[in-house]
Amino acid sequence: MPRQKSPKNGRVGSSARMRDVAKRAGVSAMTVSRALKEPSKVSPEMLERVLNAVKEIGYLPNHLASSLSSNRSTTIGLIVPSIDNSIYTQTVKGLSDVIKRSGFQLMIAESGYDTNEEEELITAFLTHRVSGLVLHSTEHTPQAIQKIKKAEVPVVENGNIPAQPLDMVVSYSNHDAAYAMTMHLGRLGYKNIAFASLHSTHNDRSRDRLAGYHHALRDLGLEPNPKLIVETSRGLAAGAEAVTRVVHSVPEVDALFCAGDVLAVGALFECQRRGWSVPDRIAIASFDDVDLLRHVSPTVTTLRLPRYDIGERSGQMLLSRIIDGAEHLRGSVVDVKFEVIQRESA
Amino acid sequence: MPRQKSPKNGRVGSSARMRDVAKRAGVSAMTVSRALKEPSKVSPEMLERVLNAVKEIGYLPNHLASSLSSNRSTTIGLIVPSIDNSIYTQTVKGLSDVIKRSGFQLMIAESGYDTNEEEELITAFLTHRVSGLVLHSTEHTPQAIQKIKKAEVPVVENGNIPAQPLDMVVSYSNHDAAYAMTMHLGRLGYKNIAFASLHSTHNDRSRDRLAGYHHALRDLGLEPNPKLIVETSRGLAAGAEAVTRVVHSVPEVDALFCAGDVLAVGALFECQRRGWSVPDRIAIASFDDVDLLRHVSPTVTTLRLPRYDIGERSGQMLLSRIIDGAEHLRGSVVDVKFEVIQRESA
DNA sequence: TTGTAAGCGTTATCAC
DNA sequence: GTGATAACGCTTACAA
Repeated sequence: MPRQKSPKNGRVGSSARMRDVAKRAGVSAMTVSRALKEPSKVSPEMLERVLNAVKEIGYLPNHLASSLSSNRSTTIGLIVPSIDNSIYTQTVKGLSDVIKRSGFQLMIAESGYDTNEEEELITAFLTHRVSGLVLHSTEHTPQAIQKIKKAEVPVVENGNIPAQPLDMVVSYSNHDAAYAMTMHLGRLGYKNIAFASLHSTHNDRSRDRLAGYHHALRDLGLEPNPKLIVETSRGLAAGAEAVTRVVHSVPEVDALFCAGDVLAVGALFECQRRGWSVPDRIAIASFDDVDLLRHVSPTVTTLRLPRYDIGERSGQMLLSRIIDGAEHLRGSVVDVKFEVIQRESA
Repeated sequence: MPRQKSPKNGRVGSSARMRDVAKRAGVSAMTVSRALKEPSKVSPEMLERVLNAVKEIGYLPNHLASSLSSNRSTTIGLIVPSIDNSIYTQTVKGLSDVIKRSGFQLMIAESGYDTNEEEELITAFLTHRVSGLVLHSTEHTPQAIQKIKKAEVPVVENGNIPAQPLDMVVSYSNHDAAYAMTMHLGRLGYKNIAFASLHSTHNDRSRDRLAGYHHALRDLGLEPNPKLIVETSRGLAAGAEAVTRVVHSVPEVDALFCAGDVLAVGALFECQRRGWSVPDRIAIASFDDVDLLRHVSPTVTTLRLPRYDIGERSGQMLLSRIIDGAEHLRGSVVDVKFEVIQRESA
């Protein structure tokens, strides 16, 4: 006779089970289950008896058992490259707001911009039987792709518009955004437009931004100059350094497009230290509409990307697939809009 | 005869089970379980056969079933007041880094600074049978406290040092931090020290900061002046507004301690717009060492709080309790150190 | 509308 | 060292 002999002893947390509620209410466990999940399928007096028993006992349903039995879970896995990057938090919040309304829980992990790490996390999430995945990255190991296909879990990618989507996509196009800003600078008359990006992230998002920049230069009839492209690390200091380096190698530079993080603010501060007028000596443009850019002087021209909306929309599409079985959404790509916000710096 | 008649049909994701692996390897399911969880308890040749079968089939263990059966889970629930607040992301990362090493997953939710919302989230996490909880808030509804006690789940609170801890605590003291900074300003000779805080968060953290400020004024022999206390909303604009308001009501103000978010930077910008010299006309101090404060001019004096360490330490203590059953940690309070970082603004 | 029994995929227990 | 079996707490399927 395996397991505990005495069913009341040794139970962790002394948590009551459905059958305890059932006994207390003088009904079957099945009626308790129905009362809690489909109250309409139970007579009013039954419902009340059950709910009273639940309260008296302090019963908390066991989601593990419920998910196992029903073969459906209420958790969604989210993998971001970095947890402590303000860029992602808006998207996380959008996603969180949507799924919590449907009683879903978010599992979050960070991949550190590493596809192998991402694969491990995907595997871990699948063993937890998440009912959906949200991936910021659009590059994955073959094994990761295979596992996702096999698990038949709906997925949303939302950091870029990939050439070969895994499933659903909700994102802006990094290429198009960088293209738009570069064109903006070109139309303003800038001729030597530098481009700063983060060397820490050699992924398709960075590459697409660079491609968009080059594409715009071509359309503007400007000659690309490798010396105008600088790769830096993250943060304000890196932005300052980008200015220093590009001005050193190409003194005639007249605009700097910072395609990452808070680089633009760092660049602006450096110009201020040098006593340079922005945009007269050099124009500055940024890639994300963080609050700070509106409050520095001069205010900084940037791209507004609907990061919250991306999270919200991702959640909605995922839930439609999971709850409503909206198979028509399979493979759909939502290319969200973005705006160039012109301010004083360019 | 309930359930599916044909066990192979209708299975979501066509996911293989342990018994499929067992059949393939020509062993029992129990041996597969042992091979995966306690490889040392299985003969080498068995182990290899099992691992091969796992690979061939592409088997992914089912954590729901495992947790249900073993009555232990590998998820930890984290509740922060706000997901899109950079203050918390460092702590989240510290926690995430630690628990991922032990194969635990993080469930994250946001309470919106609302204890009732927090109670709902705690309940949800408990139904998911998380094996530990990390709460930023130190104020909870009586029901939330009762549920946690009943569930016997280890908890770490880490936003403040509460008078009555729920269980473990890893935090700095908001009172002591605000006291230290106010004393710092007082020792520098400032006599009319204003205090700005966020009106959106009427919680013990805000109250303790204010108490620390008052305590320091008393020790400095300075007369408290209600007009020197301003409550504002969040963000740079709010910081600017704080300056405007306090200067209007108390023109002789000579220092402003911004005890929240990026208020100090907003305040600094406002001073710059007014052409005021900081700290000569007015000194400015902040509450958190965000990167920006080191890069503005003048650089801003602030408090360095070990936010990453708090997350890391919280995770370690939680895991010790969960994995090693370290009961001696129950109720332990870790009052982490902080520093006043003196810079140019005060 | 309510109840009964089997089963979800794993692990604890005991027997070999 | 390995296997058979019951059990984890719940829901599906069907019967009453």
